Amino acid sequence: MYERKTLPDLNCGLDLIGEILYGKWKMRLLWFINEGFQRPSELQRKIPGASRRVLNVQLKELESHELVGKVIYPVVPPKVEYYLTDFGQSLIPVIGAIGQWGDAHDQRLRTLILKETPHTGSTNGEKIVDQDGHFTDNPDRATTGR
Amino acid sequence: MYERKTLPDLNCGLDLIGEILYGKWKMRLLWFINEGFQRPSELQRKIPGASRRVLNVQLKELESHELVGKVIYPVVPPKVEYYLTDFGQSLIPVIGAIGQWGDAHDQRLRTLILKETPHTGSTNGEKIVDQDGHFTDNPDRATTGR
DNA sequence: TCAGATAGGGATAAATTTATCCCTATTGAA
DNA sequence: TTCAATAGGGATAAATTTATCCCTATCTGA
Repeated sequence: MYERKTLPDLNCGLDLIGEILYGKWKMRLLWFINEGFQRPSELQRKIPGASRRVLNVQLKELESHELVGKVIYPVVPPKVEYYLTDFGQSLIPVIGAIGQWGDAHDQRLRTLILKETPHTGSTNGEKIVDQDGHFTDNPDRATTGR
Repeated sequence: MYERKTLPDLNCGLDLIGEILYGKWKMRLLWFINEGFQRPSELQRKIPGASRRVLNVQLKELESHELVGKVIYPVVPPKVEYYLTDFGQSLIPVIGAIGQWGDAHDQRLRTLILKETPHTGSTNGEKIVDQDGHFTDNPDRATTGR
């Protein structure tokens, strides 16, 4: 297992939550478990983009951070079920809000992300202002007040 | 600049928002800009844990994702001010919710994260259940109904 | 008897993100 | 005249996260 070499920053709430939620699939795992997909194999089917391995690893981290719990049925073939702890439950509304924002801006985000093509060297719409407060780079305003 | 070698997953809102908010300091940058710390040097002072370089890089990404805009004053010494676009503004409540959750669970999170010491090999409180539904690993219940 | 489902983890490579160091430029203050 | 402040970016190293591959075990069904 990987052992961290630097100490985490723990200044504010954002740092803290980052420590437990930073991980490509963690929010999705919590979300799906909450929706009732509790067995590892079900989760893997819901998240085909992730390898079996990573999901195991991230589930384990969620468990060690007490966001999820795990019930092991000693049967064969093996059966395991994850569930959200109360602590994990309390995160669902937050994850909901995040996902909602993403969904609400789906089209725009998709475009922005895919536009990640090699730059043409143009400025991204930065505004340059002279001493008089006139914008040099923004057509709408540059023609105003002249 | 780094060029990505794999295509991003863009399935759900969580993927989408991840693409623009994943980055150790991005939420903090947005938050502080919203609070009125708009110049790079001010932001650097607010986030001493981050190097000057990363902040520049992440600000640039936020800009290319249209969450922040930038005004360049052609003076010397240089002066630059970032501001939130409407798009960026709309993220503030979400970031607020995230930070709030982190703050609300400050003590517990801090403990959990710091407890990241080399494992003793013990299970993390997993429950093992036999065919009759009895818990083998949980003292509270193991003595119940016997 | 062999493939597939189930759950999990080790070893290692590849991808990605952050950190470090150094360089450019200009003005005002010590 | 030298230093600090201001903003930004290249090159490269280090840290961290994900992906790949392979192995263990057992029961069911073809």
